[in-house]
Amino acid sequence: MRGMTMSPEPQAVAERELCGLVNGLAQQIAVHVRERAVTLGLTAAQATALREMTGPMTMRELAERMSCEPSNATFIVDKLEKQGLIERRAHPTDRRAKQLVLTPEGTTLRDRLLELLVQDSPLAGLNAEQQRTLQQLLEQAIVRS
Amino acid sequence: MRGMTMSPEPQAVAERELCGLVNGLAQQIAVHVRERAVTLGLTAAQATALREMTGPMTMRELAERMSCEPSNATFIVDKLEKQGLIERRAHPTDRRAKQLVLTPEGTTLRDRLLELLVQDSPLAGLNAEQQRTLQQLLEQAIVRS
DNA sequence: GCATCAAGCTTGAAGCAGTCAAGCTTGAAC
DNA sequence: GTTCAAGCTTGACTGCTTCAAGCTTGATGC
Repeated sequence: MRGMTMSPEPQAVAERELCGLVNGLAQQIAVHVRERAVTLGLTAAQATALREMTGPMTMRELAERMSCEPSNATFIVDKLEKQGLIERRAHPTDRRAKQLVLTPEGTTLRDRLLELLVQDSPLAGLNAEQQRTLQQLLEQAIVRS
Repeated sequence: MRGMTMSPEPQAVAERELCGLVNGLAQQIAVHVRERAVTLGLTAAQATALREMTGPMTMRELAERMSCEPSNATFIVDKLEKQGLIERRAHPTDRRAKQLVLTPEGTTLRDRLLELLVQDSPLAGLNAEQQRTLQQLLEQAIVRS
């Protein structure tokens, strides 16, 4: 089909472009996150950690949510703890584990962060229905692998 | 409108989740790129640079394509040059600028890299039509900002 | 022509992110 | 109770990234 073309497979090219787009959007989001984080005195990684702190959890749990090594989580949480945003408590049932809890300041800052992240989001160019479509596609792509 | 709900605005929540999905997919792509790059003796950043080298260009141009500082591009290109994959030539018309050119080895490696990147892509879970839809949505989102 | 300013690139210093191996404490299993 | 695994931390190390400073060269204005 399509005759003797010497160009690379069109489907492969399309997929590569698509990867580029996903990366581009992800980068925009990353920049967006970093800019907002900086206004709160946070780095991007710290903001991510804060965002994932939906409630008390262990170091391991946080590391998994951030998809990084536990040692890396230690590094990030150290910073947050020094800023008085998070606290390492004894785990109620497992004395090996730490239970991470946001301080009142941490909770306040997290709320402000979440607010900021929504403002001028790179996804604001899509209407609600488009966002839903995008969500479905992304979920399908992610589930597979 | 919408009555006195005390939960955060549902639209904001949806957008946040969507951001998370985009990030998730981007992370998967990043892992994918890194794994493939390593098999060729490259780091992820080096692979990105190689991928963006669609033809001769200046340092500044490459930096923009990689959306990083020129000094960072210098750092990456140094590595690629040491591996004999890229060459800094005198720019034909501007003696301040360098013209980056892939060596034959660099061209070969770039081709292999692009091949590898397509194999088992995280986007393989979507069919052609879904990929096209996704592309359109991403383009719209990116153009805006 | 000459002075001034901007553009392109590089350098060095610094910080953050991330991984890995090693070690400690504690829980679980046999 | 011994052994092994889980949870976390530490230290060493690498790579990425940014910033300020500096150099060369092009462009602009006088």
